[in-house]
Amino acid sequence: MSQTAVHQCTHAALPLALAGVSDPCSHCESRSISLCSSLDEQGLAALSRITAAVPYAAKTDFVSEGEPATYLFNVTSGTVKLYRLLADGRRQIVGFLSAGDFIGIAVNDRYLYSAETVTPVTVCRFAKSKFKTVLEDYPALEKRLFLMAKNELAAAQDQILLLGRKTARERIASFLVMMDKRGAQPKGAALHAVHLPMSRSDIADYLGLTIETVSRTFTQFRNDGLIRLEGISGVTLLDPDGLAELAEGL
Amino acid sequence: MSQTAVHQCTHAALPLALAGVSDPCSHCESRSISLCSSLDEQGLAALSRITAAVPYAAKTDFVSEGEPATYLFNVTSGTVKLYRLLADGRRQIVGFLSAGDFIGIAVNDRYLYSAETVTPVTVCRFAKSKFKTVLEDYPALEKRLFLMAKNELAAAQDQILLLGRKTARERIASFLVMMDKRGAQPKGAALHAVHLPMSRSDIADYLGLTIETVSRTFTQFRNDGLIRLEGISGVTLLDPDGLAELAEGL
DNA sequence: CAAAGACATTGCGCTGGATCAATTTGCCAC
DNA sequence: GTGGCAAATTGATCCAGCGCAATGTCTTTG
Repeated sequence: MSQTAVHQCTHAALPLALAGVSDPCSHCESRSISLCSSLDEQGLAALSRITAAVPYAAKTDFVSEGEPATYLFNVTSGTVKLYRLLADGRRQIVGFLSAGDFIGIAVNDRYLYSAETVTPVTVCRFAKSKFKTVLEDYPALEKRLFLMAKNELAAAQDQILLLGRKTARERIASFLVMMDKRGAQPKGAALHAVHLPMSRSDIADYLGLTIETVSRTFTQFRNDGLIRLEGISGVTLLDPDGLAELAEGL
Repeated sequence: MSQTAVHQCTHAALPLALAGVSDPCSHCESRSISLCSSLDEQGLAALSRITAAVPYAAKTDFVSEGEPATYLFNVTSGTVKLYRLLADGRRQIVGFLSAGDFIGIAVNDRYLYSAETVTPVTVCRFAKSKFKTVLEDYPALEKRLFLMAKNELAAAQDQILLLGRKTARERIASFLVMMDKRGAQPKGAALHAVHLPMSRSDIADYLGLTIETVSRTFTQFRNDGLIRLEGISGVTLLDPDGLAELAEGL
């Protein structure tokens, strides 16, 4: 199953790889926010040489929990969800990734989670074996990976607090505030229009709730004047501060 | 408040520091399982020079979430709990630590969580500023820290799955299996006697449940013949495999 | 060894969120 | 447009785990 996924990657990669783009990295839009920001021109070129830019369609599984971590990925556009499953199919989404985020922190050389695209996505893919040789020459890269792992750990602990001790309202409020920060408008632009690329089911599986509770809580927030729902994937936070307080349990 | 805690550390450290133990590290019992295992004799000596072995009584708070991370700690004996609080006092324990575990992975140089001893504990304490200089000379140390962060991340994601999607029975089963593995007898010794140094309240706050549900589930497991309760902090797993299956949702 | 306090267990009623079941809405393909 | 499907919303009921209160057990201390 995951083999299939890997094969898909390979095929999908060919068109771009053969297109002969000499150095896709140097004009990469997510360069400044990804792990590449820790590299100088020379390092970037080294990484560029082992990189394949791969596009995936929406809803494509491309990493499977427990499989050998042969590839590492850097998301350059789109949204990805990471999830783990219980034997009977219960699903827990452990994170949503977007441009600049990294996939591939492994234990015992095996992926910790499965990954599936939410929207169409492009990733930079490295073979782990080759990546390791680049790592040796550029210790700043490893420092950067460590930093990313620490941030991921901090996010995981926020999530643990949320799942262990917050109510449904507090969870949804936390989620909206998080998504708002993520897509942050430059300054404190008073317009908190948030885009939610993922389905209600994904939100539910991320927050440890059911689809119905997510939906009901959204309408509750709407009736409370906290948000405005714009179509299916748009939300405007009418009272960001109130939501932030709710999120902290105040 | 946390300042007080830091001051307590300092005072508590004095007796040992002044005792003139020349090199406590070389005969340290947790040396082989802690981050020290990544150091040679010379590195160990360097670390030893900046180390203070500090004993804490049970129920001592010694790290506070959000405070500047001035010290790093290495647990050498006893059990520590790490936790985060919500504004109204709701508490979520994010992990239990024992000998060999490390405290101090920080983001923006601030602790991610508070730490309190469960039992009497001894830690090795380093000033972060000094630790950094040792880190520069011994890159293996940083690799080891990275490895520990990755393991912590894997544990955090197990916890996320547990809190988001497991029932009370499954959570308690997971907890018992985890504690059994942790205090693992050498071989597959059929005697699964597990010691639980923490209170029911700590277990509840770790598993996202209430004290009552923890207690009720223990008695349920006893009635189901899955465990035997020996006093207040002893449990024998009568059916470790059955519990492991329950933990996975089978 | 008795008294007191802290912690654990048990009983019982309640409720937040789950579950089951219709609608309703939005999105394409034609 | 319109027919058809997937996703979201809404309604009605249920129940796992919570909250409170009473009781029981262990530990500490004088």
